[in-house]
Amino acid sequence: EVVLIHIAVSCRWEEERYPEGIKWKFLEHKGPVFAPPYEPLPENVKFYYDGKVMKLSTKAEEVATFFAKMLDHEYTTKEIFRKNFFKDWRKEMTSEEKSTITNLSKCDFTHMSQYFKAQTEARKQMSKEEKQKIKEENERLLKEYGYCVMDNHKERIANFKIEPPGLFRGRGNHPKMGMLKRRIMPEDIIINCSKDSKIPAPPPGHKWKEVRHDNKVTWLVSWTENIQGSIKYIMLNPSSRIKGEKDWQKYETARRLKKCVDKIRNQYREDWKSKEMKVRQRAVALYFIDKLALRAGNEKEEGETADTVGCCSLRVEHIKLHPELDGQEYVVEFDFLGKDSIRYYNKVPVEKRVFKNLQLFMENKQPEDDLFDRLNTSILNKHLQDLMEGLTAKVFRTYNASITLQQQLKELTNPDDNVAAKILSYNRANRAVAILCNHQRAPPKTFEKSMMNLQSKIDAKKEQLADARRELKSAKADAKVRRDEKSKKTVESKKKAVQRIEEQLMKLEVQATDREENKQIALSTSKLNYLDPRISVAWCKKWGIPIEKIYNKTQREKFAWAIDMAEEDYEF
DNA sequence: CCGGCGACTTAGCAGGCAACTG
DNA sequence: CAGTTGCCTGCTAAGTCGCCGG
Repeated sequence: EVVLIHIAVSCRWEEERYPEGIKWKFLEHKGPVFAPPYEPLPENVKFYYDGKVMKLSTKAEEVATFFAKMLDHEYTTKEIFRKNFFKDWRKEMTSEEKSTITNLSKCDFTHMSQYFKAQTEARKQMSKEEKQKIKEENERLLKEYGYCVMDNHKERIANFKIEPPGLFRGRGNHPKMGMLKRRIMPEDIIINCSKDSKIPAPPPGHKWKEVRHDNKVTWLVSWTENIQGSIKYIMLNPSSRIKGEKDWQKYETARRLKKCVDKIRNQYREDWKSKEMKVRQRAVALYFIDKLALRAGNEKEEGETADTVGCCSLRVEHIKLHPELDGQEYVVEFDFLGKDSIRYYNKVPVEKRVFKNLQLFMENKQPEDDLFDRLNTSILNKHLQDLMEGLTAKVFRTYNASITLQQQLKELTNPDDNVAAKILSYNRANRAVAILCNHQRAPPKTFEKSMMNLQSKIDAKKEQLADARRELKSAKADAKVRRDEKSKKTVESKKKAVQRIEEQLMKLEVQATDREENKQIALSTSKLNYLDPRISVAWCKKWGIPIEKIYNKTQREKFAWAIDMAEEDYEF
């Protein structure tokens, strides 16, 4: 693999190289912070069953409070949520409770719910001093547990707090919503650190499940979660060397794809004609992944997760073929739920050969059948590996996102614009990528209102501008008559006032446009995960835009490597 | 080739908090 | 200086992909 070596001196991103697979030589940390223990409700907070007060055992009460805290949420009304919750709740009950509490609808959590609302309210009303005290306690925790030493560096840990118990929600229509996410104990925890480090001590009276010294992985702590049975990890912050290097590598792989993408495109176009159905399916799927930035689409276990798909797992029911639509030929209409149950809806004109292939793949199939029945992500990725070392399906998303940003920035940046307008151009370029990657968000709850506020500000500013212009005009007239220094000065200051207001108005209008266009688009995901930060750094340098306008503090920390490296002439 | 597991990246959302405004 | 707003951070779910054993 070709690694570009940056010339600057002692840059930490390329300090040391490790032998294949070795991630560190020394690792020391303090272990995780556990969720605070359950505090039983005060005596006066009651739970009612079938209209009668009932005192719950501590364990049953704790789980009941999880439900009570969610009472205002729509999902406590969902059948699956209620069913799963009730089943798991009953497991925590004493046999006596179990025989009494047989119907969730007869459970009255409203008093408990009110109590928690009052608590939240009280927390808001806390004095400055009390709030300060909590803040200091959090800082102390961060200082003690939030950092580790990996090789020669003190590094920030991403998530050093263990997830507290609660009710699982999941995204979209998740079959396990409402299940009890159990409390994680030290006995569930595997500690990973180096042999010669100070090994973290478990809480008094407890033991770790295991302490291991595996320097082929990057995690510090792991445990198995009880909803899906998957492993959760405590790992380092994105600002760390280990994450930064990996991130850099990712973009370097995408840049290698840039060099051979034309060849790959020609190849899959050829493959559309293959006599082997598997090859044709692979080629059409790759075309979608490349053109539409779809995810690979691994198979999922039915009934274990929400029904979502990616490219390889698309079903016949997810696309519609239109030989002609709105004056365009060979249009494919996509409608499916992707990652996080975010809807992907798109009407795309495709090449005739793709269209004909799709018709072929759909022949004699039911709506719920796989579109690409001869294909999966493993087959696809093996093929991609043959085309380029390190190439997988997701690299196309990175590549297309980054190249789109670079192109869009070139196209949209107007050298004569002021900083605010240039930033609007940047956001528009970023937005083009977010749309490509289908990064959506729920419109902010206060969107309409805040838009109206902004509009009235703009209107007010316009009037102010008109006034200022009138004043300037009369000052000018005045100066013509008087011809003295004082009135000349007045004209100058009025001119400046007009200019200032014009700028303010322009800024507001830019802001309004930006916000409107951003209503349902999330920019941060692409910014954080798909856009080679060196493109943005170079753009800032080229146009004299302060990097703070593009990246906030966290983002600057994550992309420190790029801010270090990239010059204004950087090309992705 | 298949299924399951492990490690890691990518994802949207809620709530808190700092900055702005009136 | 209080109230509001909008951004940021933390949280944790949900993907991708490689590997292993059968």
